[in-house]
Amino acid sequence: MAVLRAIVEDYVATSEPVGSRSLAERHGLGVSPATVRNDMAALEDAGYIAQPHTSAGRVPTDAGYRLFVDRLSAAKPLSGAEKRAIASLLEGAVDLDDIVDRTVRALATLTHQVALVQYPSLVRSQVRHVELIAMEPSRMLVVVIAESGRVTQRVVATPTSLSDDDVARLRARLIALAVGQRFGQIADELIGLEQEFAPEVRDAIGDVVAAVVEMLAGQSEERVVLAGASHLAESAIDFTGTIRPILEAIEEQVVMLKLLGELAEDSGEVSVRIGSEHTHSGLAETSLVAAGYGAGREVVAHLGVLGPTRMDYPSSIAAVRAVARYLSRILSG
Amino acid sequence: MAVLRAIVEDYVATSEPVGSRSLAERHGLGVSPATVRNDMAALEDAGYIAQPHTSAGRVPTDAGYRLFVDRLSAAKPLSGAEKRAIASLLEGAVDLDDIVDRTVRALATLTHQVALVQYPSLVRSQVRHVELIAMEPSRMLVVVIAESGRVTQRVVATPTSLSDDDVARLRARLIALAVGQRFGQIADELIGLEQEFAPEVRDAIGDVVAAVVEMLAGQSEERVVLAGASHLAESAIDFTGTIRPILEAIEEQVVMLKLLGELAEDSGEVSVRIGSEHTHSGLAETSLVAAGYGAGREVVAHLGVLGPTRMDYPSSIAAVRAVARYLSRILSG
DNA sequence: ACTGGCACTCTTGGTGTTCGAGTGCCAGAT
DNA sequence: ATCTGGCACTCGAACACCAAGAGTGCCAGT
Repeated sequence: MAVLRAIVEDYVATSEPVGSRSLAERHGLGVSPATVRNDMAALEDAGYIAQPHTSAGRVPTDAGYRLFVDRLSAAKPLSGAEKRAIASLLEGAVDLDDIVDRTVRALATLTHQVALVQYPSLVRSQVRHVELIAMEPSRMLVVVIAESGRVTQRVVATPTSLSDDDVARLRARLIALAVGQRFGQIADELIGLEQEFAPEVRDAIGDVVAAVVEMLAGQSEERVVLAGASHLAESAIDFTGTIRPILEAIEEQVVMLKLLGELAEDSGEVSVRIGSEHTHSGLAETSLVAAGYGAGREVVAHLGVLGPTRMDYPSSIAAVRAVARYLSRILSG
Repeated sequence: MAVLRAIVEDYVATSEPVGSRSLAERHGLGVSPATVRNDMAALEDAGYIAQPHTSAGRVPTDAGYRLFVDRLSAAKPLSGAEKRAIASLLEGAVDLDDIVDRTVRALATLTHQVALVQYPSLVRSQVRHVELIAMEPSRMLVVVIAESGRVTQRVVATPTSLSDDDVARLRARLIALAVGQRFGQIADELIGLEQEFAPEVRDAIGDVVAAVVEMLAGQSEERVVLAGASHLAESAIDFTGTIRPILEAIEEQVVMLKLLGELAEDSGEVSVRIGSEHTHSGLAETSLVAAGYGAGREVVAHLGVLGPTRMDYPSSIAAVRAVARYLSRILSG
C-alpha cells in the first residue's frame, strides 16, 4: 500500500494528522485527493489508520505501523557520516564497561531516542578464570571472570575459617572444573565438590561453592544500561499523558530486562515491538526496535532503542542493526 | 520573618502565587491583609519575593528560599512510619552495590524526588586488600578492595611475562605498602617499587603498579547512582520549559559528581543549593538537598535529592539527614 | 504601627463567531 | 472499473470579547 506508507512517512515527519490533499501533493503519486480518500476509507475500515476526530486527517494505528514495518523491504542504509560517527564513538574503549557505555551513548545520539544495551548475559558465556582471595580467615572474596571480560565479585563470610591450604586446593579445583565451561552448566559440575574436603571445613567450602554457583546463575546480575532519557522530553508531544510512566518503566531494571528478553532470538536481525504489543502498560505509546548481539555467531544479549510509536522506523532499524553488528565485531575481535 | 515563611509554605503547598488575603486567613497570624501587604512590599524590595505579573500573588525568589532555609531552625523530624520505611527498605542488603541501590530507592520514594547517591569515594577510603591474579603470563588481573567493601578491578596487559615468583613478591609488597593506607596517599608509597625487581621485568612491574595507582586515583571510577527520575515528570509544572535539560544533566555522571563535589565538607550536616546557585545552567530551576555520609566519623561521599526549587525543604532535609545517618551507620557496622 | 476602604490592573474562563482543513458521497469522465 | 471534480457538511483552532475575581498600592483614619 503506497498510501499507507505515505501516511506513515508524512505523519512521522510532521507529527500532524495527514489529509488527502496534502498527501497527494507532497508525495508524487499522480492521483487526485478524491482517489486517496477512497483508499483511506478502505485503510480505515481495515484498522490501519484512524482519525482523531471527524474531519481531521488520518493517523496510523499500531496495526498500521506494524504493516508498514513488516512491508519495509530495504532498511535505509546508514550514511557514511553515520558509520563514521559510530566508529569514532566506539573507538578506544578500554574495557567491557567502557564498550557498553560508549555503545549506548552512540545509539542514543544517533537515533535521538532512549537507547538500551543489555550486558552480555552470563548464562551463555564461558568462564575464563575463577579466583579466591582470603581477605580474612573467614571472609573470602570470590572473583569470576567471563570470556567476554566481564568481572563479577562477591564477598562470602564462611562459618569456619579456612586454611591457606584449603583455599589453594579449592581454587585449583574450581579452576579445573569451571574454566572453559558455559556458565549455565557449571552448577552441575560443582555438585559435591565440598565432599573432597575434610568434614570440618565442608560447610565453609559449601558456602563458597554456593556463592560461585549463584554468581554464575547470573540472572540476578543481569543488567541493562541506558542513555538518552532526555530525548523523551522532546517527544513528549507524542504521548497523551505525561512521560512519567515511561520514565518509571525504563528506570526499572526488571522491566527492561523482560522487554529485551521477550525478543526473538534471531541473531543479527532486528525486531520491532509496537505500542499495544508491549505487555507493560506504561509502554503502550512507545515502540522498541531491538536486535541481538554477541561474540561470535551466538546472541549473547540485546540492545535497542525505545521511542514514541511515531518514530522513524527505517532509520532506527538501520542504526540498531549497524550498532549491533559493530558491537558484535568488537566483542569477537 | 513570619510572612516569608508563610509565603514559602503556602506556595509549596499550592504551587500558586499567594495573595495577602488568603495568607492572612490560612496562617493564624492575627493581622489584616493590609498589614501583610506592607510586609510583602518590603520583602519584594529586598528581593525575597516577586510577582509573576502585576496584581498577582507573590512567589518566593531563589533568595527567598535561601533565607527560608537558613532561618529554618528545627528540621521537621521524621515520623515513625517514615523511619520504619527507611529501615525496612534498607534491611537485608547483601553487598555494597545492594546497599547503595536500596538507599537511593528509599530516598526517592521517601521524598518523591530524584535521589542521588555517590559511591563511597576511594580517595578518602582505606585499602583493605590488594590482589594480583595472573590470568595468563602477561595478563594480570588487579583487584583492590576498599575498607568500605567496594571492589574495583582491572586487567593489565604487561609487555613481558612475569613469573609466579615475581607475582607473589609483588603481591606481598603491594599488600605491605598499601593496606591500611589512604587511597590518596598510596601513589607516594608505591614510587620506585619496580626498582626492587630484576631489570628485565621492571617495565611489566611498573605497568602493574601504575594500574594500581590509577585505580586508586579513583576519579575515573567515581560513580553516582540515581533513582526516581520519573518524579520529575510530576513536577513538570514547576519548570518553565521542558524537563529536558534536567534529564540531560542528571544523566551525565560528570555533572552529578561535580554537583555533589561542590558541597561543603561538613560531615553529617545537610547543605542546600538553590536554583541559580547552581553552576550548571540546566539546573537553574532545581534545588539540591545533600549531605555527606561515611563509615566512621569521616565523610566518604555524598547523597541527596534534586527537585524543583519549589520543594518541601524541611521534609527533604529531614529525609536526607536521616538516610545519610542510617547509611553511615550501616557502613560503620 | 495597624486597619479599612477604594480605585485600578491583570489573569482566567466562558461564549460566540469565523475560518479552513478535511471528509463523504455522488455523478460524470476515462 | 476506476478515477476525478464538485459540493455540502462537520468540527476543531483561533480570535475577539466580556465579566468575574483576585490581588495590588495607596491613603486617610484609628
